[in-house]
Amino acid sequence: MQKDLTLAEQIERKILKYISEKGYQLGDSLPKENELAETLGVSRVVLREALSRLRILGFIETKRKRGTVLTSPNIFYGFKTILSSGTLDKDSLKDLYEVRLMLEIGMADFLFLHKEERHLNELQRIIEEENMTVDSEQLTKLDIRFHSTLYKMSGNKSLYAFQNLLNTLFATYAPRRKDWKVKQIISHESLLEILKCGTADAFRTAMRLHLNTRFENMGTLFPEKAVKEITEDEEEA
Amino acid sequence: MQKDLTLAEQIERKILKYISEKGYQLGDSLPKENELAETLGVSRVVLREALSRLRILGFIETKRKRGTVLTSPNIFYGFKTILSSGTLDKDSLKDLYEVRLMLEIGMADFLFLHKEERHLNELQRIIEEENMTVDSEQLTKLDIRFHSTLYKMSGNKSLYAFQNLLNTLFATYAPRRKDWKVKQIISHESLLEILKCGTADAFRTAMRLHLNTRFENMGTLFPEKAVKEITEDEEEA
DNA sequence: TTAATTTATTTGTAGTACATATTAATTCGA
DNA sequence: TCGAATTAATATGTACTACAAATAAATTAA
Repeated sequence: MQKDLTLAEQIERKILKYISEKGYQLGDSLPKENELAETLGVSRVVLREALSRLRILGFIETKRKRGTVLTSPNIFYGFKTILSSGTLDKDSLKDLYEVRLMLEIGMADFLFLHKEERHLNELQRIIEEENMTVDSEQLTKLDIRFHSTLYKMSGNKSLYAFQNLLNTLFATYAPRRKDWKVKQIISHESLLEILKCGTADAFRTAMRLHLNTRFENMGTLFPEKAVKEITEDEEEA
Repeated sequence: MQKDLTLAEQIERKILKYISEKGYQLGDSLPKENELAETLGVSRVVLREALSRLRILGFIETKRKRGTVLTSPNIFYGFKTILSSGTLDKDSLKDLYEVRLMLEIGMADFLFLHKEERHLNELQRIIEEENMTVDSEQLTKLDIRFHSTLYKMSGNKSLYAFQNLLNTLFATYAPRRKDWKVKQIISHESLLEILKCGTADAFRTAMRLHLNTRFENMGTLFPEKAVKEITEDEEEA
């Protein structure tokens, strides 16, 4: 079953198995390193390497003397390290950019499902601020805030966390054209209006038009993407 | 700037910095562990722990004698470990389930942008197989294949990888109702028809209806989600 | 020239020792 | 007796050393 995994990788999985078998709950403390190493039959070095791997994924936190405690694995914990490393290739960047567009269009139903007065008010405030400024940089910030509020409004915490990461990413990687605001077909006002008394279906269409410049600029932002064939992923147990 | 990061974590970032500063490319080999440890001024243990963290994120691969080589950081590398660990909490699961629905609805434009004859043929074949069987399990498999093909069709490799992960996840966590096939408003045939000679907008609406049972069943699949307030994330540099 | 064998090198693993931080216990003073 | 300060105990963090295992490179044999 196990191919050529390094011992630390095997132990990493053993620990996860050990945790679920022993019925450890969030917040519980694992045995101390020496004990756990002995229990699993490896040296402390290997155990610590395995623990380190679990730590970067957000499974555990360790503190001196206090030991290793189980934490809620934030899905995007490791993600963050990758994004902020600046080593992401062009293709992956474009992929993420596309994913964001898909999400903003696809989230419509959840916006209508979870919308609350305070969200609508927040959006209204942002729009008012937009109408009061002509500064391009300021407008960009407000635009980000508007869309960020939508993500929050979706009621999906993971999605919101994801969006926050992408924001910082694309702020540096995909700067906007200067005329982005002018060329917009559907304004933030229109979107808000639909949110107030429209349907999810109407919102999707409107959002698609609102993001039209993004769709059009993609070719220049991410030129000549190598259109490699997607091959079937071999599933792993 | 650095809070209370462990040395290995600091070194992890130092290595990333080192890589980008030295202009290392994908496939290049890093200096051997002893050298790198000395260069960065830490023991080999710490260096190896840092390398291990980078390895789980898919930044590097190491082989005996050959050394450490830079690889393309697969965004969902660590993700996979988390998902397959079975320790994901209910909220995160629901979040991911929702995200998948959003993506399938939001991907319409990219389907039309990248659709090719072979994709349409593949979909056609699946539909024909569906029409030839009544076995519930078989139908579920074909359904997964149909949607999986759509992801492939989107031309977004990262998205396709993501979807593969979610498939294995929800196969165990969110089993289907027995009558899912009967209650479907829009069939795969209809979706394919729209893909052939319809518009992205029409496809979105159709897909939303096609997924209607999924939307409706969400309440039973993920009961009484703790509707915790989404708090502002403090951005980190 | 090619195949087989040996050598050298680099990662993988183990053990030990000590530094450091933090909790727990103990002492001292009011 | 209570509370603050000090001390002790303990678990993680880091370093160093040694050796095992794998494999690329060099050497030898056919």
